[in-house]
Amino acid sequence: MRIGQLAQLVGVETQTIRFYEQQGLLPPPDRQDNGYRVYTEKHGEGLAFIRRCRILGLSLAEIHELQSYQDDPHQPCTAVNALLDDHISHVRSQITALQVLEKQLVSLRASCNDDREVEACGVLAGISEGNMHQQ
Amino acid sequence: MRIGQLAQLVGVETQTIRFYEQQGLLPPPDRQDNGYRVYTEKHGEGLAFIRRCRILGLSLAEIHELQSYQDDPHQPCTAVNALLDDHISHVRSQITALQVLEKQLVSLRASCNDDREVEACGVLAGISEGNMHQQ
DNA sequence: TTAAACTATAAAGCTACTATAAGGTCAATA
DNA sequence: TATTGACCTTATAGTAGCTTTATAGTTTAA
Repeated sequence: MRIGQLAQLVGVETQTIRFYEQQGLLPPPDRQDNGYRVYTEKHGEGLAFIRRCRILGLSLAEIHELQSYQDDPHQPCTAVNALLDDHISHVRSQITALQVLEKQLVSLRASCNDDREVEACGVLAGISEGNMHQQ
Repeated sequence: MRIGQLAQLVGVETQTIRFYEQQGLLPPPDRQDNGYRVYTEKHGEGLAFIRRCRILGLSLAEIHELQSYQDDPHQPCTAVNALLDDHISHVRSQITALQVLEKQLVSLRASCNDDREVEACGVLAGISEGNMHQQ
């Protein structure tokens, strides 16, 4: 299978595949005489794994770490679980931060309506004066 | 006031101040004979405004937009409010996406415990097989 | 006087791609 | 046969918002 077919199969762009190869996340495939990359089903699985990890919000470094565990299948999987736990708490703290932020933004927005001039805008005044309900 | 004092006052790094100047968010200050930047209180207010916007999650482009409104104080502030409304809905959709993600991650995590080998790890199996509870 | 602390510019690094440029290869068509 | 279009190659730059590094000049305190 050539790069375009693999890309279509997994739903990524061809450059993304080359990028993953360059980053060491996908093993370099064999080449045809003309230099074209030739992929196997294994590559397809590897690429799909990477994409699912990305959808879960894992960084390329974390994916690399997971791959290193896969290469040594008889160690205990505590590290895998720990990585996921860390990621979950990271996601949770992001959610919390965004919820705080949303409240600040909504209260800032409530301090103005559309019938004013910029000079008297409650939103701009709120930002300028730092009325941002810290924490 | 020199750049280091301004930086300490507002709580940013000196490079960040130079960066904002370069990006057109802070007006270029006067220079001493030796080339050192000299800042006024106005610069301090401008920088604080930028930082508060950044804390609210606004992009530099959005900040630039807000500044352009400030330069024309007698137009109606509908555009300011609209910018904030857009930002609020952006934040809300981020929250929703992260909440969906959190559920996926938690259910993935529940499919394993620490007493397995990598080979049998429920987390890795879940990612590899794509059991990711779409949507 | 010398060293620490400050300032300056320019350029590279970070993440995870995406886009662009310039070119080689291949199959089908006129 | 010539050429068009779709595909492939590499290399490089751009995105956001800084941070880091390199290199060098200036000021200040000991």
